[in-house]
Amino acid sequence: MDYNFKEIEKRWQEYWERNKTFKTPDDLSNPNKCYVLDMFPYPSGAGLHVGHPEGYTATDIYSRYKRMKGFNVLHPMGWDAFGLPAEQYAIQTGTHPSVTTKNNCDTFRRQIKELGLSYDWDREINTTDPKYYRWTQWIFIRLYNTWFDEKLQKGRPVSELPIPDEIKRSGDKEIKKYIDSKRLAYYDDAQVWWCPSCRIVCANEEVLYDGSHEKCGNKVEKKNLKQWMLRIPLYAERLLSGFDKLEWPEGIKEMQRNWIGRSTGAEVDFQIDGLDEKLTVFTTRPDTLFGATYMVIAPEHQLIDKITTEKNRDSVKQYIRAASLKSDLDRTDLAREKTGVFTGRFAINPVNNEKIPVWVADYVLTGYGTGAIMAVPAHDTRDFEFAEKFNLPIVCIQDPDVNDTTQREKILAGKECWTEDGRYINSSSKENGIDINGLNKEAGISKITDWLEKKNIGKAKVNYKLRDWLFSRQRYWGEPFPVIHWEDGEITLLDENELPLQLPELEKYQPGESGESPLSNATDWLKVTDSSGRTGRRETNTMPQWAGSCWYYLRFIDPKNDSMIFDPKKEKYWMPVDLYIGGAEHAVLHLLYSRFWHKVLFDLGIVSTDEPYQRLFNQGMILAFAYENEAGAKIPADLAEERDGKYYNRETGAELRQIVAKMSKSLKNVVNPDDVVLRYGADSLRLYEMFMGPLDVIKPWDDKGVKGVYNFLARTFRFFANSENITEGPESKEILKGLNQAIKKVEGDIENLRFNTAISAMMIFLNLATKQGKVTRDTVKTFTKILSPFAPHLAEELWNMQGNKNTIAYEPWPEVNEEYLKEDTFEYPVSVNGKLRFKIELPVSMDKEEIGRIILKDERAQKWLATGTLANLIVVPNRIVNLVIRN
RNA sequence: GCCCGGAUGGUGGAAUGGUAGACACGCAGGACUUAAAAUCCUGUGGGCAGUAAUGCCUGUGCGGGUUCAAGUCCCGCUCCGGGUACCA
Repeated sequence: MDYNFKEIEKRWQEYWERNKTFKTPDDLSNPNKCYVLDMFPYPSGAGLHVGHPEGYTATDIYSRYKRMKGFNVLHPMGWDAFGLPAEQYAIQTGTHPSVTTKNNCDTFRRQIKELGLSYDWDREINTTDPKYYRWTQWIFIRLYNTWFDEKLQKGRPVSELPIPDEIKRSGDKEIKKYIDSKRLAYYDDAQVWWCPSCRIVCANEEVLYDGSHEKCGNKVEKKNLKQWMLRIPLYAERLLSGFDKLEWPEGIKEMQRNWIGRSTGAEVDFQIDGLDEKLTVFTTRPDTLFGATYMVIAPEHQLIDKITTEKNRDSVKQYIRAASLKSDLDRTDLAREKTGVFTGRFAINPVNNEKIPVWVADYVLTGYGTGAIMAVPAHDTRDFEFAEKFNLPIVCIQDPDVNDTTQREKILAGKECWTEDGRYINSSSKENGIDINGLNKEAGISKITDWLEKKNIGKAKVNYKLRDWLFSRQRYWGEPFPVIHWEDGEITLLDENELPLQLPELEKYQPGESGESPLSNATDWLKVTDSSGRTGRRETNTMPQWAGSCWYYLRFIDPKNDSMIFDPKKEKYWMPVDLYIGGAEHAVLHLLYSRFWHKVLFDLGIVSTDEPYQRLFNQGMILAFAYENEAGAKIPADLAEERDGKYYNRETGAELRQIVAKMSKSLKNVVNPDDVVLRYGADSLRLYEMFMGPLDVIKPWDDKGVKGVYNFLARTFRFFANSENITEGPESKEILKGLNQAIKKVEGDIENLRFNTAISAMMIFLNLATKQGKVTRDTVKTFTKILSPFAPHLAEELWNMQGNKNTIAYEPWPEVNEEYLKEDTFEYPVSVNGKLRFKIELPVSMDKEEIGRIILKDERAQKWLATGTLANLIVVPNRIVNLVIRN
């Protein structure tokens, strides 16, 4: 009997669809729930990629396994369908993005269904559906109406925001301004990239390394536009502390921690000489104040005009101009020389009252700290580099902890930079009452910080790299903001019952005249008039693609609810997500943004958990073979041919090197899942993707490998579908042992997401069964059950052939019978000085002394004992024996 | 530069500090076949000796160390991958 996967897979896919086998019951009484989620895809025009089924198969196996374990499983799928490609296609062809999106979703849905993934399709969602984005807009309104109470570390409604008395006295306008300054969502000037030739605003990712636009090659510029921003840094501490309870890979937590970039230090005020102004800096090393020999402010610093003296005005102006033209990449390119100019002004170092020059340089960034630094060239590598270039004084104030005397001399002389620990020197001032000489770094930092606070010229301070999140895009194909800008400058948000604010139909999708979103073309839609005749204009920016994906896991809980974002009872039942699998490319942004929104919703009492994703796992990317020639140039895969294990260029005959690279159109090494399904079937594709290696590592696709798992499935079918191989009567001890070993291994491996070794365990059992020749029907049934999460089509077919009328999907998972796993004897490996020499079979119950006695008597041991004297005898029961022989 | 991973046969990979290379691909030999494909069986890290059974040596990127015992733990490197980048 042949393994006709085409027929089998079609039959069971139709069965599942017809019977709604995987519909999640709204039964909230089962205390065992399991929410298994994939990162939902952006449905691109290219269709599914072999990378998609990797994560989807993993979650599918887990979901199917949990159902068999009696869990109520929520396993949904949807589409993150807003995004640029559909909009660009619309600009080129006039096809509305919703049409393109629908087609792409249809393709993805068909492809996913052909893989036999057990999604509850009744819960399908689409971020571009007004019934969905209505609630995205609803959350935005919540963010706008929330402030962060730093004392309680908690978001609260703005209606509860205490207004300071002096603000109250200044009138309504000031009160409004004050409230706006506290909202989690606010509207303000922000820099964006602008391509003057395309007249379009670009995302960071669209700007190439040389500062040109990837679409047209022209240089992009920075432009200030009014933008919506979200104050995510207020949640930095919560986002950091939330990790404690989460089962996430340490690496991902670490990446997010780095992104948040918490650093502790102090803010210090420097009086500016000759002005009634002070310059505040942030430093992580207040202990090095005595070594601060100059200051640097960023070219965008607010006080720059005031600080710059007449004499230096021209050079400073020129420098600022030059800096503004540089792209971020130019400014942060590591190889670049440091640049800067003197402002002509001095500041007073508060510890020793020395006058130190204030410079402007673009190595100081506006967005971090206060945009100004105190420079300590002797103990900071960047300051050192700058000071050397511009001949600024370098004063060593720390005797370094080094043994190398020549290095120490250099450091003390200010010829080399020292950033590690040491004992302070030159660090006391009688008149200012501060002395840290002789202390180490830790003690120095705390002593100086205390002194600064006492003197009221500084304070301990925590800083974060994490910036406010630029939350608007100048695009058509995104969620419209529920916002109106009135003629008198007031900004109001729509009322919740006015949602959704739908995207208007447009004739053309080109951006507006002044860098505005395409929505500025929607004239009728734009204009609004209120009851008193005041006119206003709708917000023309749209939300970024992150918006829809920030909260989609919540909508899956109650996707069709039209009166609420979701039913709180259902939310309480299903949350948090128990297992979340997706690519590591979302390790930082999506997951951080999503956690931020979730925490706000939690603070407002809308969701019941503080964190959305309890257990996270990142699948490794699937790469493919590619070829390169002697010179290292990449050669398209279709030009390579294999002969005797070597690779040659079909056209030139030159030998090629096989390498592993990302799949790409230009390398012609993209593997299409449809082709694999056609040749080997969905079960083979699923199994191969899981068998390739551990789920979390990067691994290359190898067509030959698919054959291995296909062979396994075909042999499984041929063996178990053949009634001649099925016997009545009691099962053999060997089979029972092998079967129980397989159950145990597969179960443990699924829990730990180690599918490759689970599959290997099933292969071992099949090899055993084949060798034995016959097994009982119960054995077939049990094996079919453990196979079913991995190869569900084949399993349903075999299950049905055993006379079962119902799906195997809800059959209870087999229990391991430890009785069958018990062994009477153990084959001891006996090693001499750590090297295996021979094996001997002994009863498992035998004690150490007896084992030692028997082994020492063995002639094979005697042979080695003759070479020296026995120094030690290690016996680890049921593990190993080691003879230590010295000569 | 900094942070985080990784390196095991021809290939993908397996191995609670305790028999390195499970399982699979590939390859070689054999069976079936007129033949091929498919399928089945056997072998397969490298080396040396032996007709053989077998025995010995060697082997998890490199150099040290801890241990009765190290792919696994510690120290110092090399190379590869990912993240991040003048963050004061």
